[in-house]
Amino acid sequence: MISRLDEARQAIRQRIIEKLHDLGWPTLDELVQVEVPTEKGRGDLTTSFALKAARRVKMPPRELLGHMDAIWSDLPCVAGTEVAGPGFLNFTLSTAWMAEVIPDILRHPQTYGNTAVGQGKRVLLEYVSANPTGPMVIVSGRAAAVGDTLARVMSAAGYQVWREFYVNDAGGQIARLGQALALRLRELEGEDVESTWPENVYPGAYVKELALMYRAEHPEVLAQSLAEDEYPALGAWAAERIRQGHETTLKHFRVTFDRWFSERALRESGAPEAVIQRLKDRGYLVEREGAWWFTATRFGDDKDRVMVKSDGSLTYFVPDAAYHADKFDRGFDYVIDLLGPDHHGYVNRIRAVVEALGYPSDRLEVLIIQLVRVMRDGELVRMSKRGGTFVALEDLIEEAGIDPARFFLLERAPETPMDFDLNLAKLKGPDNPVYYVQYVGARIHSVLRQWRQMGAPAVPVDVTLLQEPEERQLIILLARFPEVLVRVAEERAPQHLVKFMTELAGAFHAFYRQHRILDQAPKLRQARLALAEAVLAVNTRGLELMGIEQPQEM
RNA sequence: GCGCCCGUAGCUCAGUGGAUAGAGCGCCUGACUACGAAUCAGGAGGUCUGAGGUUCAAAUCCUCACGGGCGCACCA
Repeated sequence: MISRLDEARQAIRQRIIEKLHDLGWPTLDELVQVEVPTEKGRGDLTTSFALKAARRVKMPPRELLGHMDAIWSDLPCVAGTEVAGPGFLNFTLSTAWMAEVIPDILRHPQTYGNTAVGQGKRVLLEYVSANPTGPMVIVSGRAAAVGDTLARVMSAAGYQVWREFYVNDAGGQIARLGQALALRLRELEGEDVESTWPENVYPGAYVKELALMYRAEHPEVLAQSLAEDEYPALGAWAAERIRQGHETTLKHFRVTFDRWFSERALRESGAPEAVIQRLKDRGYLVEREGAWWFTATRFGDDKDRVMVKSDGSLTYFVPDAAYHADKFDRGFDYVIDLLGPDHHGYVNRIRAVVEALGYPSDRLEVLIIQLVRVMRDGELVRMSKRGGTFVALEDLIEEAGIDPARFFLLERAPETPMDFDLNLAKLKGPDNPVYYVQYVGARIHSVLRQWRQMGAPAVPVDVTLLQEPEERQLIILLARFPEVLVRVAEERAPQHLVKFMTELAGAFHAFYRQHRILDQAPKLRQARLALAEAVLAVNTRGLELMGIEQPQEM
């Protein structure tokens, strides 16, 4: 049982199944699904089991439904039924019965919506994992918002969530970062480096800032004497500074991690070599053209992958494999990777190596976070890391604000490319959907303030007085909240929460425009106050799960 | 060329094999002597890219075509 709505659903389903058994059809149970209809005006719950079962029972759907007529009379949650269309059965739930959700919420406002569907399963969520070679771009922000909200919602759904950021602080790119730093240090000593800037070395302006920091820290180092073999160490120094910047930016964005997993530490532990040995032992590593290849094609990948290059060094893929081995060795039930759009060729490879190492690859889930294009004044804002001109996550947060940025980045299905409309996000006005949702809380807080000033005595709450259509709509939505969270958690789909919050806000604004709360007879006033407080609780909780603030005044 | 993702209203996008395909923005018409108008009520706007197929039922599943994005190194 995950909610009051679910209780009604289960009761109805059980009743239908019992009746089918009575009629002599004991094998149709799985066809009986009671669902929330996709559109309004089709009842509060609906089932199409008669359509699904028609063929097997050799009876037209509506005739089958005729047998279901009298079986609802003693179910307190059902107020009415209706047969519609070719054979749908729609249920109207008892408003008074559903309204009990209000005291349920008010008893535990901070935890309403929590469920145990995750059964305490341990989940490792890896997200962002931006390279520490430059500022984070927007797609990292999307991964941050999605990963963080998934972590929050999955925790609410009863999973034990561990959040991790994998830091690629080793390898060739770090050496190149070190080279860039060395060049900028030489520039500080008066050398012209621009005209001879090498290919593949980050020219970004942020390296100049790093050079200034480095010189302040190490005034004794003479840049001209820096040799090539010192680039990795320089790069590591720079990478750690950049990583700290990422951490600061993400924290500001309300995104935190339980662990920053260092690739360098992983390499130093010898884990990559251990993976090589394990694959050799299992016979999945073959020597060809002087290199060692992982036979990924045996596990469904397009081609085999080099792991040990002919010069004896390891490809980047080996530490990644070792990292995943480490994840599985830590005993997680689910290993979820949120990867950037440039990684989809990589998914089969990592899945292959996980399987080759003998881990249950069905516990590995890879979610590709798709590209974000930023639009300003209807024009595409170009991002180019190479040229050093791009929209950094920091700039986006600065320009749009944390709340709108998170809201917009969560609004779309993560695996589809999206456009981020900067103009809309920046709007401080009525057209901005973030404020639409936040305004709900501000209005209710305002009513509650005035209620306290009235000093009117509280009377016992009787939620059965809430019979207006707008009140009913709110009650049904409040009852749906726990299931929304379950769906977000299980489908790894935060956009459903955003949609729900927008719907709840719409229902509240409609109610608020139509009906008054405070100038009512004491009993109705008390009931509406309870309703408003319940809406506030769910609104606040939902926003919190999205990492968005609920201002008391706007 | 191969692989992955996508194609739904003017724009940006939801959509769980079900009923008359939804929302926001934009456009049009109305509503404060009012607990907050950052709001509400209503309207116009669709061959769900196309063609086949599976199904009682397809935007949804399958095949093909077309269009778009991204990826396809002994780089990371």
